[in-house]
Amino acid sequence: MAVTLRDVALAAGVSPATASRALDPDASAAPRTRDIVRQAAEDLGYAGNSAARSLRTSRTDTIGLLLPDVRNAFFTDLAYAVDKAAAEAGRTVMIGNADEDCHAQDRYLNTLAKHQVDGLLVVPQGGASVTLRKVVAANPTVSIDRDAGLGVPVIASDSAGGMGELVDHIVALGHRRIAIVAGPQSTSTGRERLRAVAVRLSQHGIGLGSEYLVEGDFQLASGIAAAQQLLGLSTPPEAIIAADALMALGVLTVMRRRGVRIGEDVGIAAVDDTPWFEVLDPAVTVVAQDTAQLGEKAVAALLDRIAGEDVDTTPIPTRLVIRRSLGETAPSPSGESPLGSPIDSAPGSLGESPPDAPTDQRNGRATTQPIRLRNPGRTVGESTFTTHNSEETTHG
Amino acid sequence: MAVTLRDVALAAGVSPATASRALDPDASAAPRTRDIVRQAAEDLGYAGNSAARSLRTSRTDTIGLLLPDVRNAFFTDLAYAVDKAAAEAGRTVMIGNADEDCHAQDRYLNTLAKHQVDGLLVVPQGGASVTLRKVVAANPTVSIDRDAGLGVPVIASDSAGGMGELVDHIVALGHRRIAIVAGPQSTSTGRERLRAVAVRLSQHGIGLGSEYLVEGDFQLASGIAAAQQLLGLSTPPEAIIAADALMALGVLTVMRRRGVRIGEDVGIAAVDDTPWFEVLDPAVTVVAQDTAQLGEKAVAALLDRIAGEDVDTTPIPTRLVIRRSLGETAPSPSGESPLGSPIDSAPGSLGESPPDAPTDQRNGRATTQPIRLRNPGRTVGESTFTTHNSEETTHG
DNA sequence: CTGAAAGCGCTTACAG
DNA sequence: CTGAAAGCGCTTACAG
Repeated sequence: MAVTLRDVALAAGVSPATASRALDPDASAAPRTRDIVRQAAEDLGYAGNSAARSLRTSRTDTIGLLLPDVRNAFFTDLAYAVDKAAAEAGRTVMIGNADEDCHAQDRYLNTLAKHQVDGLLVVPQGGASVTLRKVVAANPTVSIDRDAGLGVPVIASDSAGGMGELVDHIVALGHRRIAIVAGPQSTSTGRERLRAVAVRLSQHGIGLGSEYLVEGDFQLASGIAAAQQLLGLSTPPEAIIAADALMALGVLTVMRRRGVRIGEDVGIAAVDDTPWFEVLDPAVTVVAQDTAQLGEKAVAALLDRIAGEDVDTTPIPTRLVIRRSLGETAPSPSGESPLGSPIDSAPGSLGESPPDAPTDQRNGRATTQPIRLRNPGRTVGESTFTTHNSEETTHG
Repeated sequence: MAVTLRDVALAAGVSPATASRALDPDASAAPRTRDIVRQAAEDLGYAGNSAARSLRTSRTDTIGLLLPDVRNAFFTDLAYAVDKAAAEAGRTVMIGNADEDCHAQDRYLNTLAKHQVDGLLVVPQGGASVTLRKVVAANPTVSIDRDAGLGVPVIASDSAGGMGELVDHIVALGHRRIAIVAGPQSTSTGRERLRAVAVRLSQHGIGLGSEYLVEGDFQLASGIAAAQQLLGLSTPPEAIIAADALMALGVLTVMRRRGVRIGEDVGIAAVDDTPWFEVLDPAVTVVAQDTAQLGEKAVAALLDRIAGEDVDTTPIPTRLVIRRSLGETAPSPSGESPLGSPIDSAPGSLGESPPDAPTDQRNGRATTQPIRLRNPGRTVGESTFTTHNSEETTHG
């Protein structure tokens, strides 16, 4: 059916062994032979058979990426970054969706194992299941975002630092009754973010009452349920921190339906940024994770791991993007952030082109230059990665 | 290294052939033998080697899904649906991201070809490239959403119908100066949606001036550029239709920055729904596609195609979700849609549980019952699939 | 630089 | 019901 190496060899008048070498840039072959074989391969439309190849070499040049929820933009951004970094390293990524379900996770893990991926990138959910442990033991693995106690390197953001900054900011704004819609305590990020908030709060002499702590599951519905609970309290919080964007969306949904004025009646802040947060009125203050760097570092770490080298697991700094959802004062309705200079005048990757730079539409591929952000929010923190929004603008 | 069938056979005291049969539910083996072999496989942690298996059988039980942009929620929802349907059919999905780049698309197509996927699901971009044609010729393929003239079945929404309904609605609202941020005219959806709008407009005796037509590329930046252009016109449009959610987001971003009041100064509507549209104030009126059905049908079609059967390519109805971004009047700020009955009282899948149904958080998996939607917007059209929002709520 | 040969792990007619 | 054998397509020591 499909064209085999044998066919190519026959057409080129050489042995399959020579054809194989001629097609392998790292093998030795006479330049002349190389040309002939390549031509034959081209002519016949030879694609190769990766099953045969990997059966022989026990390598697949494929890495598996196990995600808890493909519909969560944070993971999608991560997948994007991983895919990009992997492609640059000549690896293909197989994305698996656990659908926030341990069963589905195990199922996918098994497929990946069968497929002999060279390595595994996992954002584990729940504890370390038996299947997870088994597969991890058999494959070079790096964990991203979450630490499930697998004994593998973990590439993650410095959640604690980010949450600390956020709490400082909220307290500085004068809020005292602060609630958190936490992530599932079965995840390290869920635990870590909650812990960091509680600790920093107590450093400010503020307690975290049990009625102000609701555990969600990082998905939309749990944010809705949590907001209903918090907003129904006889003394509702002044500010709500949501441990991810989806739960924040749930909270926002309830606020809107109940006519609660965001930033006035109750403030809200979230972990993870999305372009949507900037379009809301008021725009939502967030602790942004650097998904691009997370993805790059994870791939690099896995490659190191496969090569048997040490990996760098320094946490990646987050970035506090201050907008107006916590009642931050603003000089003008459509104006700039009152707290910092607009990005137009900031050093760095933006502000090169005029705000009205048109989109070049040939071939459906935009080559738009970066556009100045009039209301980007102020940035606090060490990192200098571009905002989600400017990134979208730049890469779009 | 890894456990092979041979190891299992040895441990079970049978031949590899028998071991293979014992592990295959469809092969014949003595019940006793079956048990022993299964036990041995279990004990040794036998996973199988899919490379060897597919080399032998020339099947991989894998299907490839080629997406133009993993960061576009529409495609992500589609991927989710495809993955789910494929899993139910015992297939694993390899997701490839073309990153809106024909080069990346070709690269991925080649990997998929090498990996001997059983079939291909593609959302093509640009024209039918040589590589695309080649790979499509060599593999059972079904196109989703877009028709690139590949001569393969296309599973898509009835865009034209949806756009027609939307235009009727906009015109009924009294708008006459109507602009469109169209998708790239290199895609069938881009062309189709534009054409449907123009045609229906002209049926209402309304022309589509060239200054009111901007071509985007389905990505965020092009929506920003388009809005800058449209809003800078001496006579700006009364209503803007964006051909997808990302471009709508771009338009909304510019509106917000310029202080343009949505639905009052200028109305906006989009194709594709996302939970974010409902949280915006005013919530955005959309033509929603049924990604769940799109995914299911596509997988079914591919399976049929692989089996050599005929496939059903009836377009899937879209659904007009009327909210308030076009200046639809509303009786109360947080209230129900004025145009129809609230979903609470509508027949169908919603309204079973009390609005405050709590989230069950054991194991990080929410089991929340559907929550009544107070502001779901009225639904027009034939289809009865659940809204994006209620879906999230239900599945969350 | 090139060819003949072995073998990766599996499945499946072919006998029995 | 079971085993011995062949072979899927490729790569790579081993000779030459």
